[in-house]
Amino acid sequence: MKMTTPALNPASTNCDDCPIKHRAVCAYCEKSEMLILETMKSYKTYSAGDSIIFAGDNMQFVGSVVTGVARLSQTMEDGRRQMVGLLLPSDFIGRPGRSHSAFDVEATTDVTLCRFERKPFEKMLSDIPHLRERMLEMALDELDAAREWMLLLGRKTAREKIASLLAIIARRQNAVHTTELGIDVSFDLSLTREAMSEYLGLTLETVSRQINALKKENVIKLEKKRHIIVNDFARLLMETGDDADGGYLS
Amino acid sequence: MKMTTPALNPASTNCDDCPIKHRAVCAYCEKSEMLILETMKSYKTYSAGDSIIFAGDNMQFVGSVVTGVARLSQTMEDGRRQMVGLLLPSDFIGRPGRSHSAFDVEATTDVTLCRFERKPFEKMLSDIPHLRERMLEMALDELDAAREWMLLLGRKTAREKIASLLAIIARRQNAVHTTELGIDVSFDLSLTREAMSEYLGLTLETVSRQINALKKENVIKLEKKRHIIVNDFARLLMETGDDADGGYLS
DNA sequence: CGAACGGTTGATTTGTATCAAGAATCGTGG
DNA sequence: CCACGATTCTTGATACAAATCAACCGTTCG
Repeated sequence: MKMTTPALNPASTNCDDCPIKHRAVCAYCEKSEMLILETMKSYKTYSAGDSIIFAGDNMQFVGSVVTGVARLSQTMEDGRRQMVGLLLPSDFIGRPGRSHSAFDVEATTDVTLCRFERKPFEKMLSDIPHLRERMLEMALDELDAAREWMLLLGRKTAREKIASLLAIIARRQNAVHTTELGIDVSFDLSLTREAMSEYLGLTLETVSRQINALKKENVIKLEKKRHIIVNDFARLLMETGDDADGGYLS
Repeated sequence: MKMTTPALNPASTNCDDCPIKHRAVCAYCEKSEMLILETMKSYKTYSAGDSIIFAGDNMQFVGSVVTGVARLSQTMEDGRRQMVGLLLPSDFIGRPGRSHSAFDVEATTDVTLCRFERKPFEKMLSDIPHLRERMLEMALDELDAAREWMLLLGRKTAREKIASLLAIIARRQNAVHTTELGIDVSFDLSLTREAMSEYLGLTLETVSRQINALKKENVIKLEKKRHIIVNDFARLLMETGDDADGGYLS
């Protein structure tokens, strides 16, 4: 079971063909509403490593991740960094009602955004109930995810943190919750060891050691450092420290 | 500068007199909308230590904290616990659109809630735009707060965590951001050492040691263990590890 | 080719957890 | 009002997981 992120055809700017139309902020919009959004949107791509927004910046736009992976992070004066969100396709960037960003946003892989000017988008948000409805739902989902991450950061061991990260990426990239146990799962880890350490509140050395420990214990295999093959998904879930199956399998 | 949480007069069920009317989920509602909500609400009080909701429970109601302090937390199978939210007056409890709670909610002090049956409330949410608007705003604010907490949990030292908690409670209970430097600030810490440790991702022993270290260094004074007097607020802010003034003073 | 980057591995240090004992405080009932 | 048992808090000794410091390897790319 392997899935690659489909490349966005730059010629196609038709929302009907959009790979994230069922999950993005516009998911509940009707045809007529989509037509309005369609006139306002514009695509922009960023190369891996590019900064999309700096903390404190004035934010002129908001938008959705269409393809690629971005990250939301926070930096302390002395350089300590904590990633506070991993932005995958359909995730929303920017905060309506606020002109400056509280966080840095960077492209982890090449990223394509579907962008809207912030002011007009805020107007749409009050004009189109379906948009606000989906926006609220997404915000509440992200809040739940952030709170789960707080448990990870505050209470889990390094081993549990790594296993949790791998399980979450596997799930989000592969829709693992629909697969049976025993099927082998593989995915591209689009994060460097350093990026993982920033997400997990660890050092990159600890990340490296734990990943190699999981490899030695035959829970996972590595291919070219960034591609993970999970030999034993049930075991990986055990290693997360979450109860039983973490709710993903049942 | 000292402030006590005003006690809710149980006889007063009039929204006009509500101490949280300017910040709660109903804050943007007009008179006519308030009248509808008024017919649906009911107050309920919980004693300190009571459980308000268990994780996994079916949630029949949602509501706002009117007085007191509650906490939102998550527990692992082996008993490790992480608080993921501190609920102060005006904060919202429950998630519209979801029937079961992902977290435990407990009363830390005596708590009064203004409750609504979940189903009718969800109907109101779609009927009253002002309600949905405020709800979205509150969710986004909480998301920002959760992400700041992730930085604390993932990257801050024990000392910085304690200083950050004290600064945040001082700010939320006393509106410290409007006071001048040098004025002494005092407040009741409505959390036990154990509750603090659950919030900060530490053990209670470490919390105790750090608080007493701050006392020995004359940053704070203690009165009866739970009442904090801040001798040097600027110093406390320095100890949080946040840049300069954390944006609270300027 | 050599520099830059990402990753691994080892030796050592250190901050916090853990284990343990006792002191202070609170609540309750006699 | 005092005595008690139960919490809550403090303090000390020790253990340990992860950070830090350091060296080195493999790729990639100009």
